Amino acid sequence: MSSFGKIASLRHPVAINLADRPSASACEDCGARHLGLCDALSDEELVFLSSAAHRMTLPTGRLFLEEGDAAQFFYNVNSGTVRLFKALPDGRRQITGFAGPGHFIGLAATDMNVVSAETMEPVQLCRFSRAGMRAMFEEYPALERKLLDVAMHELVLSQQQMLLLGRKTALERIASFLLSWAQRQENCNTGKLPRPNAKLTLPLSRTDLADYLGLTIETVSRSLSALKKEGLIEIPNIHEVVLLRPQALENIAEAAN
Amino acid sequence: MSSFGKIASLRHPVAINLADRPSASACEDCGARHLGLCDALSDEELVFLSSAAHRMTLPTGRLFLEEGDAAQFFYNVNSGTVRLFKALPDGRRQITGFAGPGHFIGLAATDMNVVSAETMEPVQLCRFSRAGMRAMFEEYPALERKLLDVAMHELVLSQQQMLLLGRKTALERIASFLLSWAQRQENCNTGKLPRPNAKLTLPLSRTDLADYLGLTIETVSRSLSALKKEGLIEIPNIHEVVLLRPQALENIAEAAN
DNA sequence: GGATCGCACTGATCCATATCAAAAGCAGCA
DNA sequence: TGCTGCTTTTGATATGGATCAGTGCGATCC
Repeated sequence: MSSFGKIASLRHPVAINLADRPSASACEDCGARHLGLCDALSDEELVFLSSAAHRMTLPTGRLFLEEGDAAQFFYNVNSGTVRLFKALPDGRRQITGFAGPGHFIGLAATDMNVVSAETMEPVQLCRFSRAGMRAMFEEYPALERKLLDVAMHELVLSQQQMLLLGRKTALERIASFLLSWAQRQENCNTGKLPRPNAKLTLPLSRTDLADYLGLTIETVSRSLSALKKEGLIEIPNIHEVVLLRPQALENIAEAAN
Repeated sequence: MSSFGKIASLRHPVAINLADRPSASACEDCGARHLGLCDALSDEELVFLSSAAHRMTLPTGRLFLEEGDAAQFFYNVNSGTVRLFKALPDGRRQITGFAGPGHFIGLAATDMNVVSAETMEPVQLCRFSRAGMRAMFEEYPALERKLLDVAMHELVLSQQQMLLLGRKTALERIASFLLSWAQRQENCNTGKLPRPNAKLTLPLSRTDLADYLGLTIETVSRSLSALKKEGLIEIPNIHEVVLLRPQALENIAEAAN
C-alpha cells in the first residue's frame, strides 16, 4: 500500500477509518486526505487496530454516551455529527463541542464519562474498548502520539470557548461561532478568514446553538437577524448562512476597534 | 533508588521535579507523593530529561509566555502559582486556568502560544524546548503517556468550566469555585466533598477570581458576602475562606433542588 | 500616629440578555 | 388545500449582573 504525506498539524480534523480503510479518500471540501491515524501506522498495526474496533451506525437523536456512566469505550466518528454536552439537574445544558468525521469522543474521561454524547444526524462510528487502550499504546506508540495531538488541539479550542463564554457579548459570540464553523467546514482550519460569500451548512438547531454559546434561542435569533440587517450575512434557510463580509464579522468577533 | 507506587489516575496534580528529584516527598496536605513523571521513568531516563530542562525562578507578576508569540518552550511548575489567560484587544480578560506545583504550561500550543502565562507569586519552573519534544517522545514513550493523561485531565476541567461560564449563576459559580479549589488543595482531587470547616488559601485577588469566573469583582464580592451571611462560609481575611457547610455549597453549585 | 495607596466591600442605577407572549414560517399528512 | 404541530422570529417586559460612585480597611511609609 502506498504511503501518504505526513500530516503536519491537527488543523484538519483527524480521521481514522480503521474498520474501513479503503474509504479514506480526498476530502470533497478541501482536497486534503483525512487519514490521521492511518497515516502514522504501518499496515500491520492497522489490521490489529481494525480488529479492535467495532463499527456502528446510529440514527438521529441517539444518546449513546451519558455523563456519569462508566466509561467503557471511546469512539471515532466516521460520518455525521455528534453533540457533546453537560447538563445541570434543572435542565440547563451546555454543549461543550461538536464531533464530526475524524473526531474522537470519550477520550477525556476518567473512569466515568464527564460529558454526554448524542447524534444530531445519522452517524457512523468506530468503537474502541478503553480497557484495551493502554495495551494498544504499548504496542503502537504512534496511536498515543496522535491522541496527544488531538487532545492538545481540543484544549486549544476549549480555551477559545472559555473566552467566548466568559467575556464576549451575544453578537460577538455569534460572529465568532460563524467564523469558527466556517474554518471547520471550509478551509479545514487553515487559520485564514473564509472568502466573502462562503456558504455555511449548520446541522445545528437554534437550541443547539444557544446551548453551545451560553445564550437563549431568542437572543441567538435576534443576533443573527441583526447581522443580516447590517448586511454581514444572508440566511437563505434555517440550515444555511452565507458570510457576505467575513472581515466585518472578524472585527466583531475579536472586538477589534 | 527505591521504586514508588504507581499513580492510578491524574486526580492528583502530576509533579515532576526533574532538576531536583530529591525534593520529591510526601505532600504535607494529603500524604500522596507528587512524583508523576518521575514515577513513570527510570533513573537513567530521568538523568537525560534533567539535562534537557532548564530550571528557572521568576518573581511575582512576571508575564513569561504571551499569546501569539512563537511557542518555543513548555514548562513544568515546581512551586508557586501561575495564571493562564486569554485577552481581547479592549482589555477584557478570561483566565482559563491556574497552574500550581506539578502542572504543565504551554502544551496546548501549535506553533504559537494560545494563552498567556503570568506568575501570581514567586515561581520555580523547569523549562523544556518544544523542538526537542518529539525526539524525547521517541526515546521515552512514558513521557508521552504522562502528557496524554495530563491533557485529558485538563480537558475534563475545561468542560466543567464551560458549563460554569455558559450556564451557571453568579452564586453557583462562586460555590463551584470554592469546592473545586478545595479539591485542588485539600484532598488532592479525590472527588469527595471537603470536610466541614475546611480552610482554603486563595492566592488569587478578587480580580483574578472575577476573570476566572466570567464575573465582575463587585459581583464576586457580593456573592461571597451572601454566602457568608447565610452561614455557609467564613472569610477570616482576603486570602482565606472557611467552608462551614460544604454540602450546602455543593447543593448550590450543582443546582440540586 | 497620621498620610497615602491599593484593594475590597456596599449601595444606587442601568442595561444586555432572559423571560414571557404571540405571530410567522414550514414540514408532514390527510 | 388546509390542518397540525413544531421551530423560528419578533415584540414587550423583567431582571441578574454590570456599571458607576462612594466608603471602608489594612499595609507601607514617614
